[in-house]
Amino acid sequence: MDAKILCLGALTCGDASGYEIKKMFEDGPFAHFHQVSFGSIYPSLAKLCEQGKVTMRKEMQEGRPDKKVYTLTDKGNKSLYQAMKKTPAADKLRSEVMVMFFLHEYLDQDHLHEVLDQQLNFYRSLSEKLEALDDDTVAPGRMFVRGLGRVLYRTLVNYMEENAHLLLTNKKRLGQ
Amino acid sequence: MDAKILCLGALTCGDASGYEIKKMFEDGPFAHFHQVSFGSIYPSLAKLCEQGKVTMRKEMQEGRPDKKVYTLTDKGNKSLYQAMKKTPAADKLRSEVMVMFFLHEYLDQDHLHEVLDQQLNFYRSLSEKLEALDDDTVAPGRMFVRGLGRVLYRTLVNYMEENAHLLLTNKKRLGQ
DNA sequence: AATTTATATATTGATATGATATATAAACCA
DNA sequence: TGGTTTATATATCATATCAATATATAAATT
Repeated sequence: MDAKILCLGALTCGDASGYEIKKMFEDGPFAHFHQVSFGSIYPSLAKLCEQGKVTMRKEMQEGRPDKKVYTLTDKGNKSLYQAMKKTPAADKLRSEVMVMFFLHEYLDQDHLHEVLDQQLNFYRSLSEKLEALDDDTVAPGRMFVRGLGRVLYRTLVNYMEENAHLLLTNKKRLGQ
Repeated sequence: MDAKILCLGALTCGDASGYEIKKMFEDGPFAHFHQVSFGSIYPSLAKLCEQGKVTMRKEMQEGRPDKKVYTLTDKGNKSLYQAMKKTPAADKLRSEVMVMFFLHEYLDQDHLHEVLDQQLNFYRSLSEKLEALDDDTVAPGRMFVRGLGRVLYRTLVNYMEENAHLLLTNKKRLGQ
């Protein structure tokens, strides 16, 4: 699943610029389970335009560069249907934090403490953010993914609170 | 955290060849939270050798190519300590399956069913595999990561069993 | 007054991946 | 018996991706 398909997928949520697509993968509906960088998005949108899978219109703005707003076409829609017929690739996680926990003997206690603390706070804030979202008028697919995020981050927070002691030799309590 | 650090980290588990390091990230102790490809491993090991952070010895084998077994040196060890002082990058997940669930209106029911089924079976088998591991004589860092994997996959299985209906319009039961 | 954050597009260098090539043995299946 | 797949093992390459940077401006914060 290359960046072009991800862009088409993002555009099913409505017209958007490259910048806005990036945000969808950072804060928005696609956050936490996939990401794309500008270096992939902008060339993808140009290619999709060429292929007639999206159309582009310029929106003038004062001060800022013109916004290029992209819209999914019928052809793009069909292309997305085709892409969804494939077998998805296996999930790929790259967690440096977990590598660090695994190798925790190589970290000094202060730094380990810091890393644990930051990670726990990160999970907590995401958990709260997801918990706070309004679930009315959310399509079932989005609800499914959102619900999964919720239980996952809740589980992560609980596990870390209960098991951080496994990594710590001095039993200082984790901050909150 | 580049591939060189990952190789050094893997070698803390004992001497290994490039092939064996790959396996550690597929089936072994690093599985599920990070991965590296051969295209990263082999050049990394060559570079680490050059830098004196690992040493290499050839083990002759009948039929197969000679095995190049790498060993962590003091310098490599120190380099790993240094690398662990950094702030870890944020976790990066790339889940095509979740993108598909999010866009489930773009999948036909049969295929969606298939994808759900496969994913659930995948989580179940990983869950069972992790559950079956022997926890005696496992270092605490590894135990922490392993335990996390266990609760995560268990949560994933439960959530999917209970919420798959959100994605399905016809209420066929998921196979087992 | 100075810095940071946000909006917006685009490119580039470094890195990483996925696929493939090469070589052989063992295991499996028909 | 023959054919395929799986496992062992190293290595490379085209493509894909990322992180960082450049450019430009306004609003918000300190």
